[in-house]
Order: sequence, then C-alpha cells, then structure tokens
Amino acid sequence: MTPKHSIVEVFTEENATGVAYKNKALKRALINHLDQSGNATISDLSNELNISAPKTTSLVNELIQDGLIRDYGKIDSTGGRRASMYGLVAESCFFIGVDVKRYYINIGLLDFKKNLVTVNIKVPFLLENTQASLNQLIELIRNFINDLPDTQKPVLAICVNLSGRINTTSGYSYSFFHFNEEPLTTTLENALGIRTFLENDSRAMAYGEFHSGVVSNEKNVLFVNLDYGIGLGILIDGKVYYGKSGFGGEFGHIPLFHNELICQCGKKGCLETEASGQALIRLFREKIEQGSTSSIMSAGMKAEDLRLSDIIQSTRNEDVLSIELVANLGEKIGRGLAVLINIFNPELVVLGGTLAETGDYIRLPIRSALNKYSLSLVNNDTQLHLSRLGEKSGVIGGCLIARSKLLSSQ
Amino acid sequence: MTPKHSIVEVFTEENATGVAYKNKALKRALINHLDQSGNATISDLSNELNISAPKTTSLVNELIQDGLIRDYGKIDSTGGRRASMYGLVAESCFFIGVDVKRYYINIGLLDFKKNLVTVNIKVPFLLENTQASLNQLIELIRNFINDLPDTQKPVLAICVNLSGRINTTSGYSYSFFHFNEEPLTTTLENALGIRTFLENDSRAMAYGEFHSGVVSNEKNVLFVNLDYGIGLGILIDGKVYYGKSGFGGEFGHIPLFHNELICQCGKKGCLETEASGQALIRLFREKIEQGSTSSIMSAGMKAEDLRLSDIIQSTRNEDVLSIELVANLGEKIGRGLAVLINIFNPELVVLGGTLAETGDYIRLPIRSALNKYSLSLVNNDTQLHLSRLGEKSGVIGGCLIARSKLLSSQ
DNA sequence: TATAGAAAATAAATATTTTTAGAAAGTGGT
DNA sequence: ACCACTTTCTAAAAATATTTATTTTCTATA
Repeated sequence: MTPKHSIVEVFTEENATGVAYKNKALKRALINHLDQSGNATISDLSNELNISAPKTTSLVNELIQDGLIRDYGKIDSTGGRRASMYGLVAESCFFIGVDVKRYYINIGLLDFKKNLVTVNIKVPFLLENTQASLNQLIELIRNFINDLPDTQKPVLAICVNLSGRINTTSGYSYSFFHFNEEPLTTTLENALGIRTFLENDSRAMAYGEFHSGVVSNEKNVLFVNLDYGIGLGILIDGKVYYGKSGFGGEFGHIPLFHNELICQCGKKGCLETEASGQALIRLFREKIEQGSTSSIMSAGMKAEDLRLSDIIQSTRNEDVLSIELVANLGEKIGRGLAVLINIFNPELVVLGGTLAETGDYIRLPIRSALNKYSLSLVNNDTQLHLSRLGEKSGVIGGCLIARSKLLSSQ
Repeated sequence: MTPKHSIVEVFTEENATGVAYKNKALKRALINHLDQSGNATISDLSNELNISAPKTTSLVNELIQDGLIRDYGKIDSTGGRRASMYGLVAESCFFIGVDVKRYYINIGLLDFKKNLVTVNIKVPFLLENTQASLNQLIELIRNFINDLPDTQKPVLAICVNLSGRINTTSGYSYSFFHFNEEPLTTTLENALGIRTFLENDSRAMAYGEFHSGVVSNEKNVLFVNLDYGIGLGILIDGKVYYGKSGFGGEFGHIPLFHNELICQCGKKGCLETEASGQALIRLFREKIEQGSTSSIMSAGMKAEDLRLSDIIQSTRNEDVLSIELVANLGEKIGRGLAVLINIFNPELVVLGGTLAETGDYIRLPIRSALNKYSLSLVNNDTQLHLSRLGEKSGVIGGCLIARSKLLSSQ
C-alpha cells in the first residue's frame, strides 16, 4: 500500500484524539480558509480563526513541512513590518474530472489551487450500457493518468459525470453501467486504485459554472443543461442539491403541456416532449415535411440523419427556420423556468449545454417568457446568463466535486 | 436597560477574544448538542464534542451557575459507576410565536426545551393594512405577555407570521403593515421591547410541522398551505429555504394552466386561479348557478356569503357537490405538486392549512395525481401526510423560528 | 539619514487544558 | 459478602496554548 498523502492524513479523523485531533481540525480550518479566501498572513489567519499567533505560526510551519502550504513572500507594508503571506501549494495534489457524453468524453486535471492544469476535450468514446463500453472508459482514464508527468501523479480523487439518475451517496448509477452488483464507484476504484465519485452531468456542470465565475459564496443558482434532454443542476447556498435519493432536479419531466406525446419516461406532457433538443429535431422535421425550407436541407442532408449540432450550426449561418424554431423552444423553456424561479427565487440562472451555443437566439426568448410567466418581484432578482465555460463546465465541475468531497473529510 | 439574559450573553460574540471567546464557543456547542440530541452525561459530551472530561465538567458547572443547564439525576449503570445526566432548563427562557390570520391570531409561548407552554387559538383580530390594525396586533401581544406568570417572563424573542411576501433578513413585509419607513421588525421591537422576527406564514407552518414530528435532521420537506391562497414552505436539510430576497416558494403563481383567469398577481394561468380555496368557492358558485344542488345552499346560504369553512364543513356532512369539487381541486394541486416533487425529490410532503381539514377527500386525489404526473422513481421516495398540528403549526413554527434565530447567535 | 511610530514575529511568562493516574461508585459472578 | 471488572469522576502532573513583553523590520516624516 502506498503511503497516505499528507492531505488525506489531515482530512481523515481516524486515530486521533485529544490534542492530535484538535490540531488536525485546526489544520483543516487553516486549509479551508486559505482555500476559500485565498492567501493570507499569520495575523489574518490568527484573527479569522481565533487561534493565537504563536500557535498559528507553528501550525503553518507544520503544514509547510507537509508540503501543503508555501510562503509566497512578503506583502506590502500596512504601516509596519511586512508580513509573510502563506497559501496552498498548487502542485501538492491533483484531481480528475471525467465528463462522459454520448459520443465522446472530456477529461481534465485540476490542481490543489483549482487551476485546470490539463484538459482533453472530445476524446472519442461511445457511451453504451455495456461492460465493453465501461472497460473502454476505464482505459481512457488510465491512459490519461499514465500520460501525466511525474510531478502531477498524486491524483487523490476522480469524479465521473454521467447523464441520468445517479445516487451520489451510494455510488450507484441507474441509467448506465448498472449491470454489476456493487456500486459503480467501487468498480472504478478497484480498476483505477483511486478514490472515485459519481455525479449527474448537469449537477457537475452547475458546480463547475458556479465556482469558475466570481465566487461569492451562499448563492442560489440554477443551471439548465439544454441538450437532447433537459437537465437541471441546483445549487443552494453554493452546495449541490440532491434530494432524498439524489434524484432531485428532474426538470425535463415536469408536466407542463397538455399534449399526447409520450416521453421517454413514459408520461405525457413532459417539458422535454416540447422543449428539448430532441423535440427541436422533431419539430424541424415536421416543418420540412410541411414544405418549409432550410439551408441545412438544401445541402443534401437527410431528415433522419439530422443532429442537434446541425441546427445549432445553421442558426449561426442565419438559417431562418432554425432561428425561428430555437426561439419557439426558448419560449417553452422559459415557461418551465418561470416555475423554478417562482419557487427558488435564485440570484442567477445559467444556460448551458449544446443548445446554449445558439447564444441570444435562445436566451432572449427565454428571458421574455420569464418576464411573462414569473412574478416580477421574484423575477427581478434573477439574472439569466449563458454558460461561460461551455464544454469545459462538466470537467471543471467534476474535478471540483472530487476535490470538495475529499476535503470535506470523513 | 435590563441586564442581559445569560443565554444572550453566551450567544453574542461581542467583547470576547482568546480564551473567553473559546469558552463561549464551547458553551454554545454544549447547549446546541443538548438541544439537538437531548440530555447527556459528561462522558457523552466529552466524546461527542472532543473536549476533555475535566474541561467539560467545568463548563457544565458554569452553565449550571448560569441557570441554563440542570443535573437531571443519574442514569442506569452501563456497567460501572452511574453517570449524572445533564440537560437544558426548560424554564430558563421563553419564546413567543404569533400566527396572524385574516380574522384572528394564534399566539403561543414556547420554553427553552421546546415545550409549548401556553397557546391561545383564534384570538379575534381583523387583519387590515392599517396602523390601527397594527396597533391592535401589538396590543394583543402585549396583553399576552402581561398575562404570563412571573416565572415565564424572560421572553427573549418573538416571531410574527404574516402571509404574503416577506424579507426575513431585512425585516420588511411587502403585503401588510408596510406604511412605515423602518422595517416592521423595528416597529415591533420598539413597541414591545423584545427582539422580533418576521416570517412568512407557510414557512413558519412548515418549520413547526417539521420539528414537531419525529425530528431526524437533514430532511427535505415541502409543506403546502392550502387556504384561500396556496402557500409553500420549503425545508432543505431541515432549514427553511428563502431564496435571494426571501421570495422563494411562490407555488401558487406557477403558470400551470392555459385559462384566461386573471390572478391577484396580475398574470394568467396561475395555479391559484384553479386550485386554491378562492377558486374552490368560485367553482362552487358556478356549479350552483348551473343548477347543481348542495346541502349548504338549501340551508339558506347566499352564494356571495359563502366561505371556505362552509365548504370544508359540508364535506364532513357528506355533501356530494363539495366532495366532488374538493376532489377536483386535489387533482389540480397534485399536478402542481408533481412538478415540485420532480424537482426536489423530498422525503415528505405535508398538506396543511384549512383545506387540509377535509382529510382524505383532498389527500387521495392529490396522491393519485402525483402518481400520474411525477416520475415514479422520484415519487416513490415521497410520503404525503396531512398536517399533524393543524391550527397550531404556525404558532409552534413561529416560536421555534424565534428560538433558533436567537440561538444561531450574532 | 536619523528617528518615531506601527505592525509582525518571536521569546518568555503565565494560564489553561489535556493526560495520567487514582479514588469513588457501581455491577455481576462466585 | 467478597472480588474482579467497569465506568465515572477528580486531583495532580504534564503538556500545550495564550498572554505579555521584547525584538525585528518596515514606513513615513523631519
């Protein structure tokens, strides 16, 4: 067995009572403070955490010995002797996020200071619910780790994002790779030898998007993942919301319409039947059948081969039909989001996923539907932004979730 | 100025640094532990909170001196010397909850150990948005306090529940008593001389209902307040959810219908236009106009004088029209709740408010609508219960909110 | 370029807390 | 009724942290 990394040692509570326990708790508090508020001086830390200066000094020195903290030089004088500033050591440990999509994965490496060190976007992979597909995924992760330089080898945790229903606590996936008795996390941990977590893709994207922006804590944020389906990530007080069994956020299947379309979930009238990427393709085909024209079809595309990316691309080429349908879709999404805004009164709603790449073509209809359908008093609080991270949000979110799970000890 | 109560002293962080500060923090930790886990021995406390036994002993002794903790005698032996058990002193301080309804108030007194000592239900009062009405409310609270025996005089905080939109943090009410510049809480504090908080009625009811039942923490619970309007209280991890400005939970105004009814809020298609008590009365009148018969009307009631309580009462008398309409209402409420369940995946949904008094007449249609409209995987997690506290839930919730706000320091 | 003032770092003194060890108070078996 | 064993409680010893005082290092101003 490899020796425990010093961070893992600080963040596990085993074999520690009395003074040893308290010192670990104080070290955790120091690390968390540096993590959240950035570099700080001994005085800062002493005041904020109510630890005396000499004690703080000795704890910081121990953490420097452990390689977790470093002296980043002296700050400008505040009127007297210049203080040394201490901060986390970025390269002391690393975390991996794996964002699994239908036709590819995104995989990335994050350091201890939350810098995305490496990120491989759109690595070819075919997501199927088979052992072979799982083996391929494991192989891709293993290769990614092997290709890392030696200085980036201490990878402490991995988070894999999958679409569909996932129980983060138990580590079970209910939509993919659920053919083994044991939780998927266990399978992955055994194969990779590294602590592994599982997360729903939209929740991971939400977390990534939130922590990348201007991070001021205690925020209530909704992240809408607009793709073939409609996913939702909910952040309450900056923490991911799961619900009882991790099934919270099933936004795509709220019964908002009175149609006769049977959804994948088996019910009728789901938001997804009218407002998802899948629905967009259906509506596009219907329009074409009814005789509408589009630059996509004139380029020789067959209606049955149409992909979401084609429509998104053609909005950029100012294809009237695509733009019109995307706007209609936005109106319906907005009507669904209005419900959420009335309920959550969030500061911020972020539009992500492939469809968000249509930019204002989808954002503006959503905004106007929000104004129309949600209470203005509530709605006035809410900003509506497009994803800033795009394809990377899932990877970053995954890495950050792996990191935060590990740092939240136990 | 009256001397500060010892609890207030422990729970304020002013004028304390170093050892004094830490002792206060430890005392708070002790009190919170006894509060949440009930009575405990020195060993329990020492182990749970990682404080050495001698230190724990001395802290407990100080808290006994302060009158906040008491020795509740020896527990049965666990194989050795019998330990003394310590717990909070119920009568060390008190909290008042005031639940303001349209035609009456409920007011109650809670002790430090969360026992409801006194509760006055349906004290006549007319809620209007006037200074006179506010004065009357203040007078009622003042009288309630004056009538308390001397042993119950140390009232540390009051929470007033009002319907409508409320910003708990700032203390402003936006629906009633908002004619003064200063926040309503300030007006009340000046008039009563006691720390005062404001809360939305449905949220307070939710909190009361939650903490009265089998309190196991970390629960996600929805409380639906079915009255003339439809209110919602959201508990996440056992904590009341507010949203950015305290406007979260506007369930009644989600756009679920495609009708042309203008809601009070100014929008069309709100859940309230079809599924509230107000809507029930409208639908009842329409049916009567169309020639339906009901035992209510045959008793000489005029359609325009009809109140919600009349219809609720007549369901108990097995009036067919009332039962039918309540069932229809339940179906629509259930459709709205299905949305929330998909989003929140809660453990429990509690039906409260006047309409919940119709019992299974409303619960069963709601349940079957939930099965129909929400994802079964998510929905399977969710229990649907009727309020256990009925009229008292708001008072208890108010008291508990006052208590918890005070104990969460600052 | 001295020099007063100010903040940070550190050494020494003091206070506090934890450890350790032993006394007190039980239980249960023989 | 005694003895072995447990657990709680507490006194004294040891360890540890905070306070206080001093030194160091820096700025600003004369």
